[in-house]
Amino acid sequence: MMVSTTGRYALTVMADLARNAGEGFVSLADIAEREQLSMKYLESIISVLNKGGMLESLRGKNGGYKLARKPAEYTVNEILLLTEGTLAPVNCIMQDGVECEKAATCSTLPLWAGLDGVIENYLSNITLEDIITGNRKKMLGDYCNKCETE
Amino acid sequence: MMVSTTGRYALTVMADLARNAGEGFVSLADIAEREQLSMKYLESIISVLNKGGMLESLRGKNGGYKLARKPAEYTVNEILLLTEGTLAPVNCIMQDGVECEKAATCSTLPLWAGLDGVIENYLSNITLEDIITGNRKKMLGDYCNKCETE
DNA sequence: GTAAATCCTACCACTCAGGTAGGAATATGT
DNA sequence: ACATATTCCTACCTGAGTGGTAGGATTTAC
Repeated sequence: MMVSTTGRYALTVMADLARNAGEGFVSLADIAEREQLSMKYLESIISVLNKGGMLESLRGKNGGYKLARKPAEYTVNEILLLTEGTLAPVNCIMQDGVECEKAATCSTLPLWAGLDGVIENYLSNITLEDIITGNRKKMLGDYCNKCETE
Repeated sequence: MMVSTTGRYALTVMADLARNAGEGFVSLADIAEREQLSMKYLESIISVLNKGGMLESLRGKNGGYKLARKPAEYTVNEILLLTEGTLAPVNCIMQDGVECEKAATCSTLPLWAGLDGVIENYLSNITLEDIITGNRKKMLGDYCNKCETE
């Protein structure tokens, strides 16, 4: 599994905040209730999103979180990258400037690099806005059997 | 990480067998030596490939393995699928006909399904032959900065 | 001043990746 | 017949990471 529960929940939280924007701050308790997820666990996830500058937060009564930008200005790629650390499909791809010692002669490396590129390209092209408006054509593309008839 | 060492080594072994085809059976000791990998560990991996019908094997002296088909007739997707079990980027995608209970209302599911489709499409289009001939244009596509000048 | 909320630190059970170890079965060449 | 080279099979082990839980300190609104 390339994207763990952490990344999936992070996206769910961001989508929930996007859907419920414009009404001041949204409490984590409300999000957990709506999405039917453990609030305690979401706490640790939203902390990462907050420290990463994706949210604004307010402590105390009537406090909570809200998006720092408009939904269309968040790509799925950056949200997942922040919470997952990396989205590389294999651990032999160059990270932080360090590459595998066999890189120069490895015949399979171009495959992994190409796969990494395909994934990043897909995730960078989809925004939070696409998620909450249910842009199936953009998300599912050729694999969507409903997109043609709609 | 979506593809573990097992899947990567499996592909490496298949590529090694493809490169050294036509000379009867190739022993695992030779493969491990050439690829600089633990023979004992490769043993468990090649066993899966063999049982999956991808190889022919011969026990005893001068025994070893060879490809059951031509390199161009193996897609990377089927090799990885066999050794990894699944290539789904998240564990909330339908597997074995069972889908997540929130599937009907989940706004992020189309994203994961789309990502899964993009990955499968890429990996199904690349064969073992592409790997051993170093078809960079096919593997790296738009992400290849050398492909244009070559 | 109290209730509601974020923030922070620590802990924990379970699974899986990435191997290692040792030997049994089988085929070849002499 | 026998030694050797090989696949095949079962069992085990260690460390890291996933997916949480627990408890309290701090801050803010009413």
